Amino acid sequence: MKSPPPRIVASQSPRPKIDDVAARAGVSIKTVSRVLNDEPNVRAETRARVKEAVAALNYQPDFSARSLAGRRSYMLGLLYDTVSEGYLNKLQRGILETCGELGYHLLVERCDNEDVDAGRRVSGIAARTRVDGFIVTPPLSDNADILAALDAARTPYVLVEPAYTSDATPWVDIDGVAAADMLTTRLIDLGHRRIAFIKGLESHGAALLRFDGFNAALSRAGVEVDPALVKQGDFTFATGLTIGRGLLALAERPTAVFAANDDMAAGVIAAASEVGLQVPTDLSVVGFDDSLAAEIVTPQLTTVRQPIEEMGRAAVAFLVAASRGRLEEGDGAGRHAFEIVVRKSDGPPP
Amino acid sequence: MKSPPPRIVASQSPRPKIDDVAARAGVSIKTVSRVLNDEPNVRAETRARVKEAVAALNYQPDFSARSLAGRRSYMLGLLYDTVSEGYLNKLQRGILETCGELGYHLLVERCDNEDVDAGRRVSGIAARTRVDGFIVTPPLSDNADILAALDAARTPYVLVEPAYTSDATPWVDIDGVAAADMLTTRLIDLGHRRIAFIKGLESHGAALLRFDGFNAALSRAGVEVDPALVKQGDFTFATGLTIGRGLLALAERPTAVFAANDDMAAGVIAAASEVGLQVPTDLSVVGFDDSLAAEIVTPQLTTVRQPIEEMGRAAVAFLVAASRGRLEEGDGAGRHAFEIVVRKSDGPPP
DNA sequence: CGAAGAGACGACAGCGCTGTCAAGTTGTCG
DNA sequence: CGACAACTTGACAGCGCTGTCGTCTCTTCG
Repeated sequence: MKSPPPRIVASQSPRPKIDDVAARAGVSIKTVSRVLNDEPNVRAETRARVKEAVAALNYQPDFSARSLAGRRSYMLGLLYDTVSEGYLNKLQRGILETCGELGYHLLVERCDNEDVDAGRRVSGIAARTRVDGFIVTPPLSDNADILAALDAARTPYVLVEPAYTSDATPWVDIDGVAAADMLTTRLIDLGHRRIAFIKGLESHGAALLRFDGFNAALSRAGVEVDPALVKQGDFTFATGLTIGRGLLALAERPTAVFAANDDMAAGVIAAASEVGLQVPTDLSVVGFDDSLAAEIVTPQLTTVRQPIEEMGRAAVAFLVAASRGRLEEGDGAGRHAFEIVVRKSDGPPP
Repeated sequence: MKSPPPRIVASQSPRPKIDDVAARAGVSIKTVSRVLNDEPNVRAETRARVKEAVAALNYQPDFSARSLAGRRSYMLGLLYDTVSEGYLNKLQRGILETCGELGYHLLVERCDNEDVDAGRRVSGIAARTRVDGFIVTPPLSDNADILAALDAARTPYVLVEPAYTSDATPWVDIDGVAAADMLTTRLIDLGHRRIAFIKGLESHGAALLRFDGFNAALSRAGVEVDPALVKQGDFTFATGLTIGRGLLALAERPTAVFAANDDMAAGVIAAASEVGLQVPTDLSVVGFDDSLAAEIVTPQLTTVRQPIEEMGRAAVAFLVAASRGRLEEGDGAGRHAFEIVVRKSDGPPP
């Protein structure tokens, strides 16, 4: 064991406050406040002097004082359920990046979608915490209790991939129906007719949309859906595996499987490998999300990529704009482009 | 497309403040404050009356006011680098769970370990934000600048898996050296002699410890390490794949590969499958972390499981105890038990 | 050149809590 | 039963900012 590197502890000078800056710049604290908040009506020369003082003292405004006195807390809340943890890394990364650029901080809160108290929890957080806005991920973005709590608290929020969008509610998403439709159509074009679908959680609206797209593509192509090939999963690798085994044990098994997310698709691939079926020669498998699992699995998964990071950034941009008075038309929230990522897990039916 | 479910918006009554509670309970606001903070010297009967009023009004203390006036903010900070995102989900889950139980909130902040300004960023966060403590994940937990900033800010913190531990600094970890040693020994016992090691990032102290354990086991067994079999990775699937290809193209290729984390191990498995080698028949592969990748990959990975969630909980418990005056001996922080998870990716050499 | 309007800036009052300290109340013990 | 200690409680002053509003200095234009 080596010894730890030396660590220098700077001697602590008391944290400067706005008064110190004001004194040094020879102005009132209110003027300092104006400069800090980019308010108008400060002479350029004065502004420069204040900025110099801020820099010299390395002054950092106190968030608690700010949010107590003012309306804004410079803090955003992220609400998520364990189910969307696959999402979480990317989304959080995007959010944090933009937060950093804009001087915001992120409060992360996990909510259980099944919890009857979820609404109350959220209103508690909103009330105590004074965040400037919430970013709500699926399936919470479809949870009526939570949305009601948010409305009641009059805190702005952005929904990530809600099942239903309306002009009244800002959101970010992709066209999940179109994406699933497109991927299904690809399978059909490859020649598949017996295509299974593994659904995500019922409560997860975005996953429902994927199923809608799947059905739309099939019916347009005049292919009938065999109910025996539609299964209910819960987004985990484990259910993908279990359901995959079931599907492959069928007398008339599917030639392709569309799973509502990549983890379940990976489970299907594992199931195939258990019974010695080759993917994609004997069975095509596609997923949704382009998560880490899609890359790691052998063969790599054909899937739908959502620009999750970008969506996170957009959500933050929107919320920040909203909290800074008026936002421009179409600023931030809205629909993003998806992409079908073709890899090695699908091909023509055997 | 279906129509959205109806949403009820409760009419908004102004948020109750401590004065309202005081008035209803017929006491001073200070007494309410005492009850809220579980301070002593309040008659049981008075306490009950206050609690009744709090419940009746659904009063929630304001965090900003609290942290401005008092010493505690009831907020913890989580510092992480993108590298540790594999970790992040589990750790964050554990942290959030305990935070919830204790009435704390979590501020998440991403730091780039390579950023020369990381120290300044952290002191900025500490200064502005008044968090009660920080949880620092690798590799930031080995970053001298950040630790210095934390010390200077006099904010308590807990390091997750630091390379060097000292009594002066609270930490949570597992015995990474012992874990790697044990897993390596398993490989040796299976009969392997040519064992490759894929290192993690240099800056990642915990990964260094894993390499130490690897070397310890080999030298104890009298097996010499072939330098050609030690490679530098960066924790990603991609490097695992690349390095795996290189290793397998060697004239005298290894019979086993130990990767410093699961993602890289998954890459090696993918490389093996490319050249038609069977794992574990032709090649054994083991990883570290028991991440999602370990389960998803075929064959499933033999790896080391860290109780990440539990470590997160312990970190929070420690920080909260620390901020509530004195903590008991050995409260929270410390060393946790690891576990070797034997799955299907290793076996005797060919 | 004077009146009106706009731009710059400061004084001051809180935001909603907690810490301090002093006052009032009850209990204890010789 | 009185003196003193221990427990309860409240008044009040901030914590470090921002919002409001008033004052004063420039412009601008008839």
